[in-house]
Amino acid sequence: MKAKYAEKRLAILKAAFAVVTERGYSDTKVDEVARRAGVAKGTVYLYFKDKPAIYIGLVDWLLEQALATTAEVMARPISPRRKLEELFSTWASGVMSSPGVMALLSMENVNQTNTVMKRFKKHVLPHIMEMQDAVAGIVKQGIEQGEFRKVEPRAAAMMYLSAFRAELMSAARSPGARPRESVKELFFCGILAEGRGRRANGKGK
Amino acid sequence: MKAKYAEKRLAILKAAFAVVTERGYSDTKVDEVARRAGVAKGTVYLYFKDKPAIYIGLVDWLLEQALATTAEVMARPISPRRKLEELFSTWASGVMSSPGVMALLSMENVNQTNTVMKRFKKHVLPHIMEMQDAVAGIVKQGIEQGEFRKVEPRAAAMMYLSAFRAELMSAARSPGARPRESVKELFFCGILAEGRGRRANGKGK
Amino acid sequence: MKAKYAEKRLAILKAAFAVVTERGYSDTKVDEVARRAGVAKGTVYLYFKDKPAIYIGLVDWLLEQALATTAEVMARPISPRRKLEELFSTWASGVMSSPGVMALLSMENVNQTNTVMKRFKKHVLPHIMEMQDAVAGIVKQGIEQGEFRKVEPRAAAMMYLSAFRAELMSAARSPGARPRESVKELFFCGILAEGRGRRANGKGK
Amino acid sequence: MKAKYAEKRLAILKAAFAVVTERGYSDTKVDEVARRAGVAKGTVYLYFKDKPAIYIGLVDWLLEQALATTAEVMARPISPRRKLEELFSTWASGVMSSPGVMALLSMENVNQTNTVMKRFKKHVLPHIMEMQDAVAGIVKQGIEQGEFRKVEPRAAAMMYLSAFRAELMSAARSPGARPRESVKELFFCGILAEGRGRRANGKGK
DNA sequence: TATGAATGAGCGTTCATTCAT
DNA sequence: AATGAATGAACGCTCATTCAT
Repeated sequence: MKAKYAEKRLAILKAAFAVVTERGYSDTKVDEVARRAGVAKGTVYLYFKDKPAIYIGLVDWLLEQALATTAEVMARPISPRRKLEELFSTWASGVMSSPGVMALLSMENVNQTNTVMKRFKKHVLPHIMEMQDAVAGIVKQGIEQGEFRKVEPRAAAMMYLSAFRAELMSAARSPGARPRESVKELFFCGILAEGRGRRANGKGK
Repeated sequence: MKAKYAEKRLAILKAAFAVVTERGYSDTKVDEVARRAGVAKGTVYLYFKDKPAIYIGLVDWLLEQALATTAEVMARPISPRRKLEELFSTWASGVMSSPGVMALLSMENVNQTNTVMKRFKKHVLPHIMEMQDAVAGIVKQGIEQGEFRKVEPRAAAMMYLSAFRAELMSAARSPGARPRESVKELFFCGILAEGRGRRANGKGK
Repeated sequence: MKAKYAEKRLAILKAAFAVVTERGYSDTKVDEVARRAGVAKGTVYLYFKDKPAIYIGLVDWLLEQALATTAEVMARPISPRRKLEELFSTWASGVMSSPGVMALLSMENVNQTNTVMKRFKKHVLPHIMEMQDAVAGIVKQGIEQGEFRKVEPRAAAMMYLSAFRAELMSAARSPGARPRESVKELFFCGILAEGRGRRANGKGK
Repeated sequence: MKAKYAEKRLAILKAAFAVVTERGYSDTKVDEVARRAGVAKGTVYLYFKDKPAIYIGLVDWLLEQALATTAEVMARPISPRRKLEELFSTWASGVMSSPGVMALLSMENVNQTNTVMKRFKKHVLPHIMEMQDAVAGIVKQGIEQGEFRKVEPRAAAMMYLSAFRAELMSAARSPGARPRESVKELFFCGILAEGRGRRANGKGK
């Protein structure tokens, strides 16, 4: 049955997730992934053609989940702002919150000009873009509805993602601390005091 | 002459910088660093005790420059906001702008539970914190002077650094594009439209 | 089959034996051991965790054989003197006779303060002591039975081992010569002429 | 002045002696020898063409001293037996008693078929032979004078050297213990009890 | 399909030796 | 003569990948 295949593949992916977030990509040994997945080393190669393929599979899997979450939140009948807020907390409480996931999703976790890297870029970047597009879509919606200022949606999306990242990192730094709202709030309101030159950059009307 | 030592060390550091930003830490071969620095492999080990030491030396060097820049900007007789703006563009036009520097400074570039990682953490994190502190200091100043809202300085600093990072990454994505102001502006003003719930999170008065 | 494991391990051990007796420990390259054993370099590391472990395995193996021989001879219903004689010739015709074995068993073959050396000492010395104890046991028996003088058993054992060593070395020096009995005989009778001060050192009655 | 040359050469030799007996030949770094001798690394190469040459020089130096001692003792107007006894204790109280010297003089300390080893053999063996010859000479004298039995002088010499070696090793094993006479005595008298088959091997008349 | 023993290219590091000063 | 910075060949060990079972 096909289900068996998907099941074992998932087991390997989960094991890989654990090891990669613990040790980072290059310190991850296929050996250990296999052991933790409860399969033999050779078996891993029946499901993934090589080590980079495991990484790509991992990122795909993670982004799939994140995108599903995103789609679900986007469909809710709430204001764009609430959507972004929901997204933020949903992500933060899901898989994405494991220490090391952000690193995993950062292109920087792996190498750069490498031949291997090219494959990463080809597979992963489009997915990252998809997420950015989703967020940008919400922003655009917010602008149209007058809830947001007329900002560049893609830049705002990137800022949003970065803010999320910053949040996670600070959480990782001081574990146990309850999720602070301040970062999210900063994203919405900026740091300038009322009347103190908002619009000053000439971007606003 | 003693200058000779520092000179050669710098040459190695520069070579290492090039290779690491190109390929990432683990794909950096000491061999190649040596070749690019125009010295023999063994020579590298006269200046750095091992490979991690090269990386640490690299980060130290980079952060030293960034901190120097920061100190210089902080001393200028301009408003906190202008300081942050200046910092943003000064960094962006300096060493920090090489594609890969942010990655290099990200803890994620290297591994995690590793013994080696411990050394990284011990040497690099304090320096990162120093930069964050510097930014947080400016934010605090801005708050005291009434230019900024009463936000948590450290969170704002992290947000600022993340915004910078986002900016660089988007710049890396679409090279050639002139530095966009949008991200910076978003940092200052947030995305909410006037009167639309700024303070909504209850953080404000 | 489990036998396969032991078989291959033995093949590596035999190859290591050949190389180490030929070149000495530090000039033994794991590469060459592997080649001679007919396996790949990496395979050696499946059977021995590192190079010192190969050496220790080698000594263990050799001493095991020697101790087995010793036990067998000790069990024979012959006089202590005959036991020592038998031991001498049995060893001399067995594995122990390869040029270089004595060297291999000499602590001196390897280094001294080294961390590695500590492992050697921990593993090998006890075994050497075991052999010395076995010989000392025979000597004690001989003393009790009145066949030997009242000498210190451990000193005699050390002397015996040294004599054996001397024999092997002289044999190595002039290969092809049939085993000379003279060294063995010297061990039993000493060099003093009859009546010429045997006991003179005051040790005898 | 030429004296300066010999002086510095000696300093290097002494440093080498210390390091080699401490760490063994292969763990001896030319660097450390130079440092301990108080000269620069390059200087060592002005006095010795390469590392093996240092070792050979070391052995030459040591054997020279031992041979001088030997000659001196041989010239004394005492019985052959006394000569051997004196030699034993003179050596034991001189340079030869450093832990590790015996190892140093053992061919086994270094490698075997190696090209380097050939040089060792060529230089050192003759010297070892010289010492053996000296001892054999004393033995022969003893036989002629009726003090010793009619044994093979070279075999006896080898036995003598081995006994000395055994003594030193046991001394090294249990440091602090006063030199035991037992080994020496065993050499002279053997272990057989009176009337119990001395001559039994048919070597005697 | 699954296994895990075997492989061997590849890398970090050491250290004897050289040579410009 | 003396120095010590520079060299680079050499080696121990790792680990992604393969393949006979």
